[in-house]
Amino acid sequence: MRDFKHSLPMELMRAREAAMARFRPMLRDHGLTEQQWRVIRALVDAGGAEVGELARKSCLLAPSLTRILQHLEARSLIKRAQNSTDNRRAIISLTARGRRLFNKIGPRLESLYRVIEDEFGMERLESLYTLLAEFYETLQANR
Amino acid sequence: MRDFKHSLPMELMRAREAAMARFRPMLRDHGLTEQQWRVIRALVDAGGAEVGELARKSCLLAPSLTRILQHLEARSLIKRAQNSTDNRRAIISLTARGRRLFNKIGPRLESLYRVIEDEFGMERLESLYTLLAEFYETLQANR
DNA sequence: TGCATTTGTTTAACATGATAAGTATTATAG
DNA sequence: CTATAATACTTATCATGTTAAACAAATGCA
Repeated sequence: MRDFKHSLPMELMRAREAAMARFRPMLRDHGLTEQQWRVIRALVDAGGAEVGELARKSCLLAPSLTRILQHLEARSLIKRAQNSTDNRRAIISLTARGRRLFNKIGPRLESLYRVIEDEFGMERLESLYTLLAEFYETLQANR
Repeated sequence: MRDFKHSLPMELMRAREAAMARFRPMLRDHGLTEQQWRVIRALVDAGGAEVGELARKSCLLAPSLTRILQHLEARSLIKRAQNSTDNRRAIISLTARGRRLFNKIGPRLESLYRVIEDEFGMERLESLYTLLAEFYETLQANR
């Protein structure tokens, strides 16, 4: 049988964890989990989105996102608006406070990211991105 | 700012999730989570290990592993033995039942894995492994 | 129009992730 | 020896992951 260490999901997880270990402390200093940050970042990117759309953009399952939105709303970082044509859909967007938090944290995380780029090298990083995207597409295509 | 979609931790997670989606249903059919499977697999690989060693091999945090071992022990898939020279250390190993379960599931997961190899191609898969290992080493080295 | 079906989101239940704190045992300095 | 620190694990707490089920609003169709 294939060596236990040679397990792709494990290797993907280890690589991800090594990267997140660089980012998590700063997020934690601001009282955010990495998932909460993904939601905030997706909202900046989209500028207001429905819950389902937000779930796809931030790679979160709907039940997780529901809880996260409750937390973020309790902290006044996001707000909800109703879609007048479809009362099932809520439109989520950042509050001014949410945007301020993003503007404070975003640049710091970017600089941590650039450190990784320097350490690993842009070329190899781009190769990794490409392979990961291809891998994802391949597995999605054949479902 | 860098495009939101171009986030390495996200891409690593998406790739991993695409792969796990192939494996999880079968594990679930046997009442195992992916983490429980990782523990079983690490135990087959090591043939008995201390909790800390097991945590490293299966990429689990100690508190998670503690709970997982409680579950696996309740199902009689693992057993504990005492290290006579150090009573803090418990030696974990599979029961006969645990080994039978592994022998039943392991080959099926292997064949699912070979499907992925065929779809994505061995060469690209090896490139991906190499890049992931290098990425991990780079980030660990500069902590 | 009336009703089964589909869609968007939330709840529920159980398992794990992440951090901090606790417990017992062993190692170590004085 | 003995108080202290270090080690190996476990508990505790809160947040998320995963699946199934509930729920309300919208849609499709007889």
